[in-house]
Amino acid sequence: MNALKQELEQLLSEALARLTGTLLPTAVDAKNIVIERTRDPANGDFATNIAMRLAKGAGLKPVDLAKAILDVLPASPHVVKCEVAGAGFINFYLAGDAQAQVVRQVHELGDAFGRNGSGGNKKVLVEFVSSNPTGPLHVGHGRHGAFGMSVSNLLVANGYQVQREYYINDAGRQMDILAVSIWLRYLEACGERFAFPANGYKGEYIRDIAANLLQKVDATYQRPEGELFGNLPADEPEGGDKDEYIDALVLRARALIGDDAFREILDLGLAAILGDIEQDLGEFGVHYDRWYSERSLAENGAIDRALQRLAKHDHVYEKDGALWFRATNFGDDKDRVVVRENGVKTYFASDIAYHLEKRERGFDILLDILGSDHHGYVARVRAALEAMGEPGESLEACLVQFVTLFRGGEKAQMSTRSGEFITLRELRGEVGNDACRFFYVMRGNDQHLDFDLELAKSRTNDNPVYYIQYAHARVSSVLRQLASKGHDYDGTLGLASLAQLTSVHETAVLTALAKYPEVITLAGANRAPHTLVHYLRDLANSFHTYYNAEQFIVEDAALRNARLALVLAVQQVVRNGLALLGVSAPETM
RNA sequence: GCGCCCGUAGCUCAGUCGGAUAGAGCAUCGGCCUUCUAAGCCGAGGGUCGCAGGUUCGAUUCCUGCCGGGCGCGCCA
Repeated sequence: MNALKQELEQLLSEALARLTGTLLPTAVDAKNIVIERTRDPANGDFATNIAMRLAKGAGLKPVDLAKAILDVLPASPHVVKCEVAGAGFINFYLAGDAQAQVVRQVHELGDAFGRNGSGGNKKVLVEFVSSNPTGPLHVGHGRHGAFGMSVSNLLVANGYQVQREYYINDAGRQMDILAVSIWLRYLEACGERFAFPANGYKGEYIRDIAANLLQKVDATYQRPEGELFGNLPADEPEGGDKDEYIDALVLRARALIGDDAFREILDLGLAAILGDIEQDLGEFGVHYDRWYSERSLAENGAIDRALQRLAKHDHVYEKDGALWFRATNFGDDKDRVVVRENGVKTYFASDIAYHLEKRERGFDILLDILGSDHHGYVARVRAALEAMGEPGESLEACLVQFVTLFRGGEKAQMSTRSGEFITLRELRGEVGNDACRFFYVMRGNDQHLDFDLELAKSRTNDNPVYYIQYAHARVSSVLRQLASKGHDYDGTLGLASLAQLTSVHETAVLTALAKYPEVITLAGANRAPHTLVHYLRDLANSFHTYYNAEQFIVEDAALRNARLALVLAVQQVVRNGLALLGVSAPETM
């Protein structure tokens, strides 16, 4: 919170207290006492609409009430003028040197400027990406990674205790299909020839894993294709059902090579793909505190415990041989199966157990970053939490909309090289990590994202990443020039001379700097990194404008150092903001 | 059919608790480099905030109903 804003709210509430019992019938609720920044500097620096809010209850015209409030408003050295304007606004004009104090604050706090305790030290578990480990990450996952990481950083900056987690879907049918896909490619590498199943994983990376398997076990797991395909249902190209076919193939594979060998292949594939995902995200600056295995939930009995907890309160029932959770009692559309007729627990059962386990670890907020196509999950997981006696509000979801890649004006979802979906790695290679991280969080998460590859790559003035980074580099450049002109930056003199920063451009920069802590609070509270992106653009704009309008390195030592103190503060704030977004702040460009 | 999200300038999008003349970028047009990086700055044009009601001092913002777009509604994950 801005200190000046706080002071104004204090002054205002004192004035209102003085009127209580005379003009105002009752004491004014503190939450109605709001000071806002003005949009137009012509209306002062801050304003309040309090008179308009209270006029009706007081039986007065807003303008008259505003005047009455002004009459009893305590004086402050930081306020040079207050006036009634418009329909009854009260506008405050700040003293210049009061505004300049933000520069001192930035220099004192450095990297910590903007950090605050608004999160109240609450424990948050941010779960994001959690892509099925059946293949490399594509561009949609990249948005989740960038968004989840930036939100986590913002929460930390706002005084939350944050843990980041990747939930590994390493159990269930998809894993079996992965294993069988690898095995089939391995058989091909052994020289067998057959049609690859329609529902198998067909990516090139499966062949790479199969090649590793071959190198490791030689032909140990080779079986003739006659044994393999005899007596199976038809695959889709032959008019059959691809799901039935692949499930039968999984059973056949297990029968032929044994469960242990099948598991070995599965684990080999899982490790390879997960390793690739971890490396990819790591290079992208996306790091986790924990990689949480779905399989471990079954193995350590967490799923059974969760189901028992539901059963204990009579929130499950049997129907058609399956076990159902009575989700409709907790606001969901329909009841949900947790144990199938065949005795296998559903993915949803794991999900319940996982979220319960998060609560048991003491997290106040379970923040799930989900694809917008998963929005249906929120209600049912929340229902399950409530059924288990946990607060439903503890589960919070950010739904991230899809990414569409464009190259110029054309959609470009497919890689021209591989013919498959463009991977995150390809995208990073083409446009660079900085532009990727920036573009991914440039829009609100509930907005579809059009990602223009040409724009992200362009090194011209229409690329917003460079625009902000350039502001940072320019300050470094000014310091280099300063040295080459035989000057040193004198911080003590600069901070003592801040009162000289009175031009319109300097005032605009000061105002922008003062907003930063408010932006961090807001962006954190709303889980909205794009708010910070827009702010940094504005800050950079005010700086570039100032740069073009005035010379910083002037003869007058006091003025020179005051200006340098100001632009160094800009550099610090740009660096702080970009760090939260995971974007580098270069010294030169 | 039901549920969630979106609809704001030619395009892509901001817009906080309802507030003053609705803002950026791109694109278009016109200016600014012998002075700290022109990856920059300044200016101009461009709007029925999807439509229609309601709530009130005041609605892009809140409520209702439509229209248009995306997604989801499985004993898949």
